[in-house]
Amino acid sequence: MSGTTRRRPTHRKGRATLTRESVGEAALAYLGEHGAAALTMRSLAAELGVSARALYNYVDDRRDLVAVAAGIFQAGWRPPRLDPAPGAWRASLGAFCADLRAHYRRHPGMTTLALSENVTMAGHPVMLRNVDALIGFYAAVGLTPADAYRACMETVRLVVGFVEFEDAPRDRPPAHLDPGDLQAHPPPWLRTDEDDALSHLAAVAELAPDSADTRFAFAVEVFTEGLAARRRSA
Amino acid sequence: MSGTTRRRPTHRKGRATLTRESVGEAALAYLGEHGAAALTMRSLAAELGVSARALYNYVDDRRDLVAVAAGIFQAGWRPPRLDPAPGAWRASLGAFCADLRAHYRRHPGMTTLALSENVTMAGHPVMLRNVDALIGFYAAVGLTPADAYRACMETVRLVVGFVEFEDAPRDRPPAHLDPGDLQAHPPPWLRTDEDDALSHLAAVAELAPDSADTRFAFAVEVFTEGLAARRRSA
DNA sequence: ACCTGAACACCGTTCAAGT
DNA sequence: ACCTGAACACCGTTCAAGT
Repeated sequence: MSGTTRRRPTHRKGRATLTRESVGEAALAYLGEHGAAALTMRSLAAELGVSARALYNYVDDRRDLVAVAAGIFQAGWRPPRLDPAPGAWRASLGAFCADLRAHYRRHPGMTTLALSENVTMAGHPVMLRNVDALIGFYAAVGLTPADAYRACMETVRLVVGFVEFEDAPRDRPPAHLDPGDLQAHPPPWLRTDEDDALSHLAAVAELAPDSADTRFAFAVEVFTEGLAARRRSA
Repeated sequence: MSGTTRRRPTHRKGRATLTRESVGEAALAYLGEHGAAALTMRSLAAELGVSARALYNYVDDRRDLVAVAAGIFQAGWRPPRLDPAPGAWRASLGAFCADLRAHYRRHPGMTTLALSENVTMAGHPVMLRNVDALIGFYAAVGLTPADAYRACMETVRLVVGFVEFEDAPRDRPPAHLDPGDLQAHPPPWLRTDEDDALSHLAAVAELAPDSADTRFAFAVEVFTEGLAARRRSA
């Protein structure tokens, strides 16, 4: 036996040795590059220059692979600082939400994949720190501890839901959809010819179209003002 | 040729003849019974006593099948009446959201399936009427037309997002998760031992646990008050 | 017109065998 | 310890042939 600790080899057959983390990182990168549907055990193995069976030495199954990728995804977010001062907290919260939205948009399909594979999108220590900071922010703003926790969960849900339902279809347009329809306002599935029966809908069609950013800002502002009202009435 | 119009046969080989609608209804029922993962072309065909190939005479592909099922799902909702009167609109909106939530919970996995298959969850005439009524409600409450439209979209997103992220995992617990963890508060992935560093999170753990209904009510109330504030400031 | 059964090109996962 | 290649039981989808 040598006196020095035996080091795991960092390379094998001219290829970097795999680890649970490196496999997860590769999955996350592959996801961002080729989309969720293209991420299979076989395709990822091929990308890594290895047989599909080899991946099972590092992850339990496909679900576990997605879970590892989701953890790495979350750890990659550094949130902007939150300022609970009376004149600053609204703008601060808005910037926080916008930044979180941008992070999720960088990896379209990550959330859908996690949902369909029943992976809970959380658990990384870095994310715990972010959640803790957000709860603290809400408490400092004037919410009760219980409401601060609820507001924290609702914040994440608002942002993730918006990305999932609004941004994802536009950022990675499905092949079967006319790209023009995605920009249309109102969306094509809301168009109708029975103007008499659906008068409000017809009126909306006359308005100048909203951008996704405008709709996101609306959602965040309404949420923010709702919290402000809740704080006053407490 | 007979003088009477030829009627399509309603049965074939002792089995009801298939139609695009009946196949979609069967898919929706199968989804509610066995979950989204179990719904395959082959399993649905077997349920209908037919070969997998036969389904392709009525739907283009799996995506189309999900789209038909989604349409039938939406058509099956009769929303409660909305009352925009000053003293009634908040409670009215709350009941509307609670009813919509209950409808989505009746078919867990429908939304996730639609998302992963890139199916836009809308388009049925009945749903158009509901959307129109909701926009009219918000306009009557005092929102501008543009805001009424945004609020309508945000309402649906709030409810569907809540069902997707909160209710679905509990209503159809994934096999790999400890059922007890789903009731836990805070959720297991938020638990930590580094109490010193994550003080706010630790404080939350001391609180009485929230029910999903409580969290949903919080989300709807915050949204409602946010809209009320937006109306006043307009 | 509508069906069946076989087939194709894929999956995730496992087994037996290599080094 | 970690890999490969073949195999198994599935998918969605299509083809050729039946009635």
